[in-house]
Amino acid sequence: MSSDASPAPAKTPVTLREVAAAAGVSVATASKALNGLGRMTAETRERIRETAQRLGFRPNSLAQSLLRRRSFTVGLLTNDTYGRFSLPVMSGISDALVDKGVSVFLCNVEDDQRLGQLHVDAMLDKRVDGIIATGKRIDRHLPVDLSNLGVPVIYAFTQPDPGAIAFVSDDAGGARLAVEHFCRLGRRRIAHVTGPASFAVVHARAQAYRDVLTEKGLPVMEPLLGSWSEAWGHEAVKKLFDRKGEKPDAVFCGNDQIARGVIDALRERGLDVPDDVGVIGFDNWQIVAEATRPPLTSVDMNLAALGREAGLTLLSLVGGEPAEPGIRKLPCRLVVRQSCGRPPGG
Amino acid sequence: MSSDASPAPAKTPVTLREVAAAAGVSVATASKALNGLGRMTAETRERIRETAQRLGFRPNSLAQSLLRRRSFTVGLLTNDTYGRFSLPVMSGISDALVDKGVSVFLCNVEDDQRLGQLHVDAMLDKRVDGIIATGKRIDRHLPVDLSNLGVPVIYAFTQPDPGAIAFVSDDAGGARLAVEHFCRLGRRRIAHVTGPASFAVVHARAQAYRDVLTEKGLPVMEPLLGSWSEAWGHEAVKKLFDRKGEKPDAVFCGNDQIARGVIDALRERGLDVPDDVGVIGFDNWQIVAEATRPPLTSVDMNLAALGREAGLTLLSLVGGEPAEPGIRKLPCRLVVRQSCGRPPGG
DNA sequence: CGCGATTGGGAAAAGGTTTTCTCAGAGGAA
DNA sequence: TTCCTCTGAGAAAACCTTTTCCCAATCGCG
Repeated sequence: MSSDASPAPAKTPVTLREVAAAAGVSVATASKALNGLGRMTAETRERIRETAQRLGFRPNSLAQSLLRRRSFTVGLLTNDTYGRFSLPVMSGISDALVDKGVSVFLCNVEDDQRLGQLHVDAMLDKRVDGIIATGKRIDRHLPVDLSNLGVPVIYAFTQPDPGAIAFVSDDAGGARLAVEHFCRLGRRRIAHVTGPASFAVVHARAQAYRDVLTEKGLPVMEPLLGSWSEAWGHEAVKKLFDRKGEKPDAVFCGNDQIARGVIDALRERGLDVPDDVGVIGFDNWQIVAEATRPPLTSVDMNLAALGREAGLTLLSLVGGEPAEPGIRKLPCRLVVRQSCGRPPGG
Repeated sequence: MSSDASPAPAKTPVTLREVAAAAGVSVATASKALNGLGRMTAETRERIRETAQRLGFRPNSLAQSLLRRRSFTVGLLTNDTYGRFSLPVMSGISDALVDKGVSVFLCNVEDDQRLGQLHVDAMLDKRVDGIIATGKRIDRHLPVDLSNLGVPVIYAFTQPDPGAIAFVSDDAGGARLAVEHFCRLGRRRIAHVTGPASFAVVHARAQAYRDVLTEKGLPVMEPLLGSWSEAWGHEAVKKLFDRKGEKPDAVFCGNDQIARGVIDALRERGLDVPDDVGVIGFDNWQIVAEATRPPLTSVDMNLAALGREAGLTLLSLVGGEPAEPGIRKLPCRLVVRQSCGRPPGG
C-alpha cells in the first residue's frame, strides 16, 4: 500500500532545478519530460513527472513569459467601476480567458488621464499580451491613447479609435425587437420615452423605433427625450396621457429605470399594466426589472456574450491571426416578463 | 533649437542592453544610472538617462520580478461579479495599489470550486505578491482554500479563515448610527424591517437596534425578518400599520430596496415621509437612494475605504511587516438625505 | 616619485525556464 | 572488428534586469 504523496503546499516554490536534482537528471531533460518534448525513455519521463508531482512543482510563469515573450496576461481598462454595464462585459471576458490560462489585470481609470496613463504604462511594463478597453458609454472614449502600443487592442462597449476592432451592442436591433414585439401583440399606438439627446444610443434606438412603426404603417409619436431616471418616466407619462387625442397603448422605454417610473405613474393613474398599456424597458437590469409590478419585459444587450467575444478575438489577435478592423454589432435579445402583455389570442 | 525627441512608441520594447549600447556603456552601468545607484560622473548618468528617454526604454517588469522575487501584482478573488458590494471594495483596493505600481488580477470564481482552484493556481504561477479575497456576503466563504499558500492573504467583506486578517464593515455600529439618529430627531417608536435570518448581519444589526432602544428607554418592537426585496418592504408596512396599538413613527430598514418598498407603501397609505414616518435604509445604494421620494437617508458601509485599507495592509504584509490576525471592523457612516426628517426645532 | 585610497565603470552571476546543439554510447551491418 | 547510425540525455545560450565584486586609472600626500 503506497503512502499517498500529498503535494505539500510549498512555502517557497519548487523550481525545475530541484525537480531535476531529485529525479537525477538535468534541468533540460526535466523540462522536456514535463512538456512532452524531446526524446527519452518512457521510464525517465514518468519518473520525472512523478517527482514533479510529488514535490508540487509548478513552473514559474514569470520565467516562462520572459523567454516566450508572452505573458498570458491581458489588461482590462474601464472607466465604469460602479456601473452595471462594464461588469457583465468584464465577467464575459474573464470567462473566455480563464480556461486558456490567461489572467486579467483590472484597471479602473475613472475619467482621469493621469490614472489612465499610469495603468497603461503598468500594463505595458508587465508585458500584457493585449488590452481590452471597456466603458460605461458606447459613444465616449476612455481618457487614454491606445494607438501604437505594440500590443493588440480591442474595444468592447466603448468608443473605439478609428481603424480599431470593436464590439458593441446592436441598439437599433434591440429597439426593433421591443417595438416589433409590441406590434405582434397588437398594440397600435406605441410611444417611446428615452434618455438625453447627448447619447448616441438614444438616436439609434429612436430611429429604429420610427422605422419599425413606419414599416408597419402605425402612427409614429415623436420620441420623448429626457433623463435616464425614474422621475423622467413619471413626467413622461404625464406628457403622454394628459394631452388630448388618442392615448398610447404601449410605451417603449430607453432604460429600466425610466420604465419603472412609467409603470408606477401608470398605476397611480389607474391604468393597468399590461392590460391598458404595455411597457418594455432596456438593459434588463435584473434587480429593477424584477422589482417592478408587474415584472418588466426588457431588452438585454447580452453584454457577457459581448465580453466573451471580445476576449476570444483578442486572443486570436495575440496568436497572430489577422482580423478585420471595424465595429461589430452583437444582437440584443428580448427578455419577456409580464409588463408587455400577452398575444391577443393568448 | 533642439528637435523634440518624441519617444517613439516601441513596436518591440527597448531593452536595457540597447540603451547601454547607444550610450556607450555596459548594461551594469546603465542599470545603475537609471536606478540612481552606483558611482559614476554626473555626465555619464545624465547621458544614459537621456538615451533611455529618447529610446523610450521601460524596464521589463517580468525580468525585474524574476530577480526580485516580487511581482508587484496581487490577485483579487471574488464571487460577486455583478454585485454592488464587492465593486466598491475592488475599486478601493485598486486605488490603494496603483500608486505603488501594483496591478490587480481580477478573478471571478462564482461559486465554483473548480474555477476557484483554477484562478488560485494561475495567480500563484504568476507569482502574485499576495491575495485579497472578497465576496458578496460577509458570512460565507469563497469556494477556495487559501491557507498555506505561501503568500499573504487578506479577507475583505467575506468570511475569513480562522487566524487570518479580515476587514469587514461594522454592521452593528452602522445600525446604531441609524437608530441613534432617529432618537436625536425625537422619534419614539422605531421599527426595524430587515432581511432573512440566514444572514449574520441581520442579527448583528437587529441586536444593535435593540441595544440602542433599551439604552434610551424606548420601546423595542421585535424586528421583522423577511427578504431583501421591495416587496417585503411593502408587506412589512402592512404588518406594522394594520395591527392595533401605536404605530411606528420611524422605520429602520435592512437595505435600500426594503426601504424603497416601505416608502412607497407608506405613501400609498397616505402617510407622509418623513413627517409621519421617518425611514432610513442600509447600503447607500446611490441609484436607489436617490430615486425614492423623498431621497433616502441610508447607512453607507464605506466599502471603498475598506478596500483601500485591505490593499494597504496586504502591501505591508508583503513588505514583511507583521500584522495581528483578527477581524477589523471599519465604521459605517450615515448619509442623510430627506427620508428621515429634520430635528424637531429645525 | 612611491604608495594607498578613491573613483568610474565593467564582468559576471543570479533568477527559472525553454530550446538548440552536442555528444557518448549502443546497436546494427559488413 | 570497424564503421555508421540512432538514441537518450546533457551543456549552454537565451530572455532581461539587478547587484556584487573587481579592476584600472587617477588622485592626494609624504
